[in-house]
Amino acid sequence: MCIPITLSSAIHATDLITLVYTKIMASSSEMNTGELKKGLWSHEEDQLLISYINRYGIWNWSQMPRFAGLARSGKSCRLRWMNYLKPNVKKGIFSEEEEEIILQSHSVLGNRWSEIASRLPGRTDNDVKNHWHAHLKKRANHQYDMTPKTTKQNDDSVEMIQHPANHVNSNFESCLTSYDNTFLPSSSTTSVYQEINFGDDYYDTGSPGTVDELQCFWQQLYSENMDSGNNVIDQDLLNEDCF
DNA sequence: AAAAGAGGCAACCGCCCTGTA
DNA sequence: ATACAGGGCGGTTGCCTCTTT
Repeated sequence: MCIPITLSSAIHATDLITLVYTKIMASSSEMNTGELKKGLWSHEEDQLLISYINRYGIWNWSQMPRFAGLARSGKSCRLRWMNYLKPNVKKGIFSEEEEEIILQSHSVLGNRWSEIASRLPGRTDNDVKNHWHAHLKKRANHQYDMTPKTTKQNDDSVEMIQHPANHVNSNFESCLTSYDNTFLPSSSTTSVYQEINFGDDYYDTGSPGTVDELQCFWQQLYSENMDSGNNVIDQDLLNEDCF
């Protein structure tokens, strides 16, 4: 979302909040006309989404972007959150054990990536899918029968591959305490994580139903950034005439 | 040093499923 | 029973980076 804002050198915080809020609300009509941004997410967009979910939780993906000041589709926000921004999303190199789980699971489940990913703590279906196409597909040709079992398997056959997976999962769990810090996203969003204390529950904590609540959201977001010395709101966001 | 090709990854698209009115 | 909206999933695309020539 690009919202032209002209800054004077002596703008007050309260004026800035009001200005940002006004711009956001004014831009909502633009969002409603379908002019949604696509492509890579900026640091600012990430921060807006994280801050909003941290405050209000996930209540409605299709409505959230408008309240959060994002010119993105709900699906885009959901994808970004699920695959990248959500805490405990594991980035980095796949271990041998993880690759083994993927290979074994795929030999039974086929391309059911979400099901395969559920056996790998912290990994997303998108990650698993990408890793499969990039690294494991060729290996699987040699190692396993490549006839995909795309239809639903009976519980017994699924259970057979759950044993090795669960065994490895238990090993993962023993490492999770350090994993939380070790596998933070490698991009610029890492700093955002370090600044925000997420609660255990991100869901259904309520929507900002009133203008006052939404104004409060922006005010607190502004305050957090100023307190942490981030200054994202008044510099990165507002400079270059782009919010 | 520059161009071309390959690989990896983030994100979009469209379909499907589920819940609700 | 039906229509609709929201969310989930898998396939695919396109961009960026790295490697090779």
